[in-house]
Amino acid sequence: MQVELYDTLSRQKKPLEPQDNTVRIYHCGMTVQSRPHVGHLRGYIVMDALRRFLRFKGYEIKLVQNITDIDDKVIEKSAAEGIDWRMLAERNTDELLRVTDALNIERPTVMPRATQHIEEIIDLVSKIIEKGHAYESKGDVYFDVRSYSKYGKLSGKNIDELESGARIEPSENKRDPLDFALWKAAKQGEPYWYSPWGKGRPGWHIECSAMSAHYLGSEFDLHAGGEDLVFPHHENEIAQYEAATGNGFAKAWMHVEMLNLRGEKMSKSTGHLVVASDVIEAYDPNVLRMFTLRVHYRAQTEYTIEGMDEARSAWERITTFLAAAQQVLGEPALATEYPKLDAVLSDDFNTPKAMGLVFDLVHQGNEALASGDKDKLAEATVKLNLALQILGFKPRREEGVQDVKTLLDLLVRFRSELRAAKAFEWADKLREMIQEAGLIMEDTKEGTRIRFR
RNA sequence: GGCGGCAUAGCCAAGUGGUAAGGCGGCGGUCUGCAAAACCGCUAUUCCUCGGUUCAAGUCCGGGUGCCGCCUCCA
Repeated sequence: MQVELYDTLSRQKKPLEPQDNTVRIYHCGMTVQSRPHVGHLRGYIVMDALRRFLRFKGYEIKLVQNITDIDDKVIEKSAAEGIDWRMLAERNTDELLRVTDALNIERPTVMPRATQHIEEIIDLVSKIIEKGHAYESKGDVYFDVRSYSKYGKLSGKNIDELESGARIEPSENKRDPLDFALWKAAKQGEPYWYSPWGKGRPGWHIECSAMSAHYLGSEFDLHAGGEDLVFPHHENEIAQYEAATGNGFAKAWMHVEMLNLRGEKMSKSTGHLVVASDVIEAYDPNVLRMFTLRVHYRAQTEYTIEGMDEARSAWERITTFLAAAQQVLGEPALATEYPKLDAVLSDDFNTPKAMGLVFDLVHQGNEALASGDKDKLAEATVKLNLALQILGFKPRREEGVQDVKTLLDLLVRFRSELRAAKAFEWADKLREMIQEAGLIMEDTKEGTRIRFR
């Protein structure tokens, strides 16, 4: 099945057609001015699942995800804290990696930092100036928006309408208020790099054009990021790269919609957000993945405790089944194909439909379990395992529970004997105590079993 | 003001013009010493509203109403 994704630029679904077997993807990462929040995580989880799916489809994936470790806010916030800007950037980068690792999100193939690509950035800025699409002004360099006729093609904006929007940052250095900085002169005490225009630092959008070009070349397959980046960030990336080289930039654009909080978008500047670290402390990593993938990536959705609790219940339905199936079938096996899943994910990565299939399998498996049909059980289980793997779920059984298994078996035997002796009071007492430790004991026809919550 | 998106059960959420997936929750039943899990049944004659196209509309078109995003740093 041919994979198609909705492309923001052409405003339609577009087949993914890499030139060779490698899919080249640039995913806009964080500006590490502050701690990662759950809104960031939505995009990372979607990309992680997409990447696993494409790998399942037989592609190699080269995923470049930047860390923008220098910008105005990084400087401001580190100054406010009285620490070196590098320390702030590294601290937030570390936290991001800690959180994404915990969420079973694979690290990108390359995770380039803006400050490690100053040379490429300067080259690109120089080229834009040479082509007449940028100008220097008192140590700053600005992109000349009016010189580039295709400006606005991604976001569908019109320069003159933007102009009348009135909320544009004025600057005496700019020729036109819409022009944006490619390079910013360093003020006293600010970090700087040497450039043909004096001491300074890159503007916000240029690092992504430079790094994507450096690692992926022109016309790479997919450029992804949050919906809020469409304008101006991605619009500017296109303008910079295409104005400098005359080559096409990304072939397709994928934008993940916002995760809102109380009806509004999460935002670093207003503090209207939920910190990522808090969420992974409170919930199993699979729960956030469930919460994320049950909604299509192009639909806005709301972060709520109720939603997370609901996702937890849903996830428990899966793990409960897996534990029961394992008791009958032994160690889990994987199907090699699952055409229905392939079809729904190939159609603009419809993960909510995929979750529907997952729960259908759980239901079929439970039916088989109830009727004692071992073949049917195995069929559902192997497909389910494949689906979970493709979507990036990681049931806990893979985490070395083996070490305590003997001990658990002992407890199960103990309860069985108490029940056989009709010492129900003690049997229940044991179950309660076990539950306090976060484990659930259940009596079934096949005997008592124990599972993690 | 300009551009874009969305309105589907108590809640979350899919839905290619052909007769409303799935999850959570709730109710009834089966099983059980009790519980949990699971299974069986029920839980939207209808998809914000008004009009239109069509043999047929949640799906297409137009007018309302409401909500969200972007136009400023943002995933």
